[in-house]
Amino acid sequence: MNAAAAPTGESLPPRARLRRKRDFQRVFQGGWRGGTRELRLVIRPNDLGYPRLGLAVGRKVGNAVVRNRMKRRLREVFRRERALLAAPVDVVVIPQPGAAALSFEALREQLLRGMKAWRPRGRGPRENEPRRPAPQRADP
RNA sequence: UGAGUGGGGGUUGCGGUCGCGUCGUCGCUCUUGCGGCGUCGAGGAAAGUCCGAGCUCCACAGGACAGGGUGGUGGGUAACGCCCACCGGGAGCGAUCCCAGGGAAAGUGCCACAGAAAAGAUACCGCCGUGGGGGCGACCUCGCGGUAAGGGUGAAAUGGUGAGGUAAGAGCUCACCGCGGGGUGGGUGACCACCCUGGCAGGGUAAACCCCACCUGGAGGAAGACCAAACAGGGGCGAAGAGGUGGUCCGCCUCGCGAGCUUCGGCUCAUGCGCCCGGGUAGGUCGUUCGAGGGCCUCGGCGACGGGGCUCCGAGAGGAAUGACCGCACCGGUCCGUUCGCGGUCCGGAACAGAACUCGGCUUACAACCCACUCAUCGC
Repeated sequence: MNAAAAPTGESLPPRARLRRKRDFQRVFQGGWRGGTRELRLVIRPNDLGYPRLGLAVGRKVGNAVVRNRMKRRLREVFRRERALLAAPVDVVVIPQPGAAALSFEALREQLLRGMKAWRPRGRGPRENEPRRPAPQRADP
């Protein structure tokens, strides 16, 4: 597995996203479930060396415009805060019907809270947490 | 000022930080990719998926029927169930709006409630004539006949109004209107105007069946075309050899040359190897964005639209790119102060809604603001 592809800084979510059905199924099978009332999370460690984000926004959240905005905002939060939660996990975010009313700040707060809640639980990702893939491309 | 109709409009402008996608280009890697710079990056409905086309695959001798669709006329268009103009009918003081607007003298069905009767008028009340009975009488009552003028019911009652006529009535007769037939003139046509003629046929309903005229293969972009790993498996052929070393040949080294039967000619079975053929899956490429395209000018046309010229390239994603934040203007609102000029504070910049092959329409949804016309009221 080429950990060399680990994204750095605040850039490129494209590869840091779950896109295929297989990936989603892998997370849903045996993933840790948690989150808040508006944002349900399913988390499962991966062996890529960097975290990935998956979005599952159902029709009950709102119409297409609302769903698109939800996905964009969640991606934005994930992109900005990835440095803080650099543990190599796949996380699927499932907004609930009430989530459309949340502001960007509220979304950010809830997503971070939900992901922090995962760590204390065993499965021992804690020890390799500080490794944070040394940015090979440290800006000159 | 208020109301109505129609149309325009579509999350303000400039700048910055981080981030995403397309295309171009340069550099690194030189295979996916990474980085720099530049460029472009949601809508008028992108929506509903209701019509019409392009395009793709499938089917297809010809004809007829069934099924489906359309329904005043003439134009426009690639085409349409769309658009324009006109005709006819209806609503309104008006601007203007509405019409599924062929056929009910081809047949069938249906017409609730009310009503005597909802379609072969079998007359409920009434009216008129006449016969019988009762009563002094006014009149009452029973029967026969005439009568669609009147009452009442209904969305609708067997043409309307008036006059003559009659026992009472009736297109029974007459005038006008309506209707049917014929003619003349105008119009490409729907149709219109006028004249002659017939006493007059006949309820409504065809988004009920139906009849008539015209149109009409099916499925769709997940259509469809191509490339194709690993793995499993199919068919065919081949030789006893295959691999390594090596520039090549020789040489050398390693592995293999199976099992059963046998009349020693071979036959059968199995495994492995090499080559070839064809099919499938993951995945990928194309389809996929330059088109019946947009803008401006000009000519023809009442108009829809068409001809000509110049000019522009304006999204191409793939669980699906437009986001987050900041500053300054501007606009709206709240509160505070005010020397009524304004200053400050906080909040907001919105409705409906997100391209998914592409066009032409229709329908539905929609905030602020703007324009045109009309009506009502008040003022001049």
